[in-house]
Amino acid sequence: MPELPEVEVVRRGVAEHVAGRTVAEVEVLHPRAVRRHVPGADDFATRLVGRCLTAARRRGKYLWIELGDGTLPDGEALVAHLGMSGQLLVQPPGAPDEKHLRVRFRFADGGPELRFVDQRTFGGLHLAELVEVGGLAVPKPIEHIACDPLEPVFDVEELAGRLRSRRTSIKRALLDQSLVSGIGNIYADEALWRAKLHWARPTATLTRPKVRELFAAVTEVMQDALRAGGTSFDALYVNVNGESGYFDRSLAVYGRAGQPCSRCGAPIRRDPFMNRSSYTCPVCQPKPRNAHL
DNA sequence: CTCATGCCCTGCTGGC
DNA sequence: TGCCAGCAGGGCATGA
Repeated sequence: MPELPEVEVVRRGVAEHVAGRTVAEVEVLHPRAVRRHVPGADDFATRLVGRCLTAARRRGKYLWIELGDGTLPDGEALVAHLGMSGQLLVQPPGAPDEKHLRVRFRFADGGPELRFVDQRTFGGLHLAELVEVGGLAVPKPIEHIACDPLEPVFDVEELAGRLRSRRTSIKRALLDQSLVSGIGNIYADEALWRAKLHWARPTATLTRPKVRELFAAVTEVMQDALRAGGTSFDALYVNVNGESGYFDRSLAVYGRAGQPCSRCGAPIRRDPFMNRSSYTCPVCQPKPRNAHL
C-alpha cells in the first residue's frame, strides 16, 4: 500500500534518525529481501559495513540512501522499495525481533537500529550506482522511473503530450511508473474522483486543461495525505516509529463500495480492474461511451 | 515500440 | 469448528 505520501513519510523518518550514521553490521535474515542485489546477501552486507548513510532521497515509491565516507557521497546508494508490506523501522538495540524482520542494520554509535520488516516480501533492498538523469543523481536500476508530481522538475505539459499519444485508459496510465511515478491504486482512484473522471476514459480524449486539472487533483490529494501522515488500513503501513497515518478517514472512494459519495450521495461503485478494484461514484464519474476497458 | 496479462508472496476474511 | 477461495497489489518478465 505505500504510495508516494507513505514513502515520503518514511524518507523523512530515515533522514531524521539515520542520516549521518556509520554502519557497523548488517544482518540479512531473509535472502528474498535482497534478491535485487545480484552479487548476493553476503556481498550486500559486507559492502555496507564502515560506510556512512549520508542523505535520504525519494522518487515516486522508491527511496534511497546515499552512501559515503564521512559525509561526502561516494556515488553509490542503498535503494529501498517497500512493495506492498515493507517497513523501515528505527528500533532500540535489543528490542525483540519483529516476526517478519528481513534485514537489520547496526550502527557504530551503538544507537538505534534500522530494520527492514516485510510480511509479503514484495519489497526489498539493494545497492546501486548513482547515475545522472536530467541533472539529478538517481540509482541506475530506477533510471526508467519517471519523475513524480511533487518534484520541482515535474512537467505537466510534457506529460499531457505523452498521455494524448497513448492508446489506453487514464487509470492504466496513472499507474504506469515510466509515465509518472508515485501513484498507486488508492491515490489514482482518489484523484480521478476529485477530477470527476472515470477510470476507463481513453487518455487520447483528454484535453490539456483536463490533464492539468487531474494533476492538480493528484498533487492536492498527495499533499493532504502527507499532512495526515499517510494512509493505512491496518498496522502494515507505518512510519519509522511504527505509527500509522490517518488519511484513510479522508478517503472519498477507495475501499468505500456501497457507501454514499460525499459530493452527491450516490453509492460508491466497485469495478474489477486489472485483477484489482477501481472505486468510482457512478454519478460524479459516469462511464464514458468510448470507455477503454 | 506499445499495451496487456500473469506471477511473486503472506495473512486475513467470509462462505459453507 | 475447520477449510479453502478470494482478495490485497507494485513491478517486472513475457507475449501479442
